[in-house]
Amino acid sequence: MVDNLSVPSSEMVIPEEISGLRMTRQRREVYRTLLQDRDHPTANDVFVRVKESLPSISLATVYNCLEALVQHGIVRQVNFERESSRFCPNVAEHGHFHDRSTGVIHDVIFKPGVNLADFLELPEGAVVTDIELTLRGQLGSI
Amino acid sequence: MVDNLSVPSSEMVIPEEISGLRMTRQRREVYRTLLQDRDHPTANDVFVRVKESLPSISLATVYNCLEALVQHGIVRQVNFERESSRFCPNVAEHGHFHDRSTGVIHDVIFKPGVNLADFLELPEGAVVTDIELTLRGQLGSI
DNA sequence: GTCGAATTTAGAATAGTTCTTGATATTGGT
DNA sequence: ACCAATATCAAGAACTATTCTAAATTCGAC
Repeated sequence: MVDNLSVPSSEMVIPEEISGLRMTRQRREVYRTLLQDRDHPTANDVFVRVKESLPSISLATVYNCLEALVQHGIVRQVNFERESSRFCPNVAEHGHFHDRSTGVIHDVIFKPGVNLADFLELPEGAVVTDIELTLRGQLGSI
Repeated sequence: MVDNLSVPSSEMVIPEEISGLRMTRQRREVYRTLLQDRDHPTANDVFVRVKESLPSISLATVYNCLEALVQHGIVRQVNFERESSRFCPNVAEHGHFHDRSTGVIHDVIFKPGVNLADFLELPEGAVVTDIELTLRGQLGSI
């Protein structure tokens, strides 16, 4: 996985191809944008940011690129309630804590060695392939 | 909480008021419908079912009733990816297992004594008020 | 360089949900 | 019981995020 959190956009090197997906200019810029500010932007947020380097990109292309990245397991699509989808370049298993007072979304990782399914009464024979966990609340005093 | 899982709709007794929400005829039928078949119906599913007893009800009213029930903590609204919201009369803390091959959604409860937040690296000072957990996969052999 | 396939673009279309407005029902005060 | 005030309902328009369509552009293999 490409991960150079503190490298400025223009210097960030993204290979020609990731997980079998050819990196076109648009896909590269969309992905670069996600890597750069890990604040879980919406498709429209990404659109606005990518336009700075590719002014002629269209919103439909941003949606196309995000879909391609998601389907190749390069990016994760995260949904909160019925809001716009948000996108996240962290594809490791993790959940999200949504701070209701600021709107900020924090990644939440499992403590080492924890297997979530061990704490659940799953239906007989259930094979879990995908976990989605969202916590909501506030940071700091109530 | 009103819970008479095996009682036919017409005999199910729902009080005049629940958690401060006046039970109008429409709200009562919407809630009765949810209690009757716990298959996580969408607003439109509920609309179709309620029309059997209240043929003149409108979809907007079903949305209004569901919203009122949700806001009074009588019903839970559950969102899966970007699909239509689904509604569930089980307001106890629980997650969902979504069987990808059949589309069926199963409630998943935490094993006794489990406190989910204990297994997570939460941000400093996080106060969790709400947990949403969705698992996806298949039942039976792969 | 040429050809076919993949990608991008712009705008139209779609689906779920919310909003608006006027009608209807319910409640509380007298 | 009557009336005014309030809450709820119905129907359809409006809205928003997303997907689709069709034409133009770009890409990669030959």
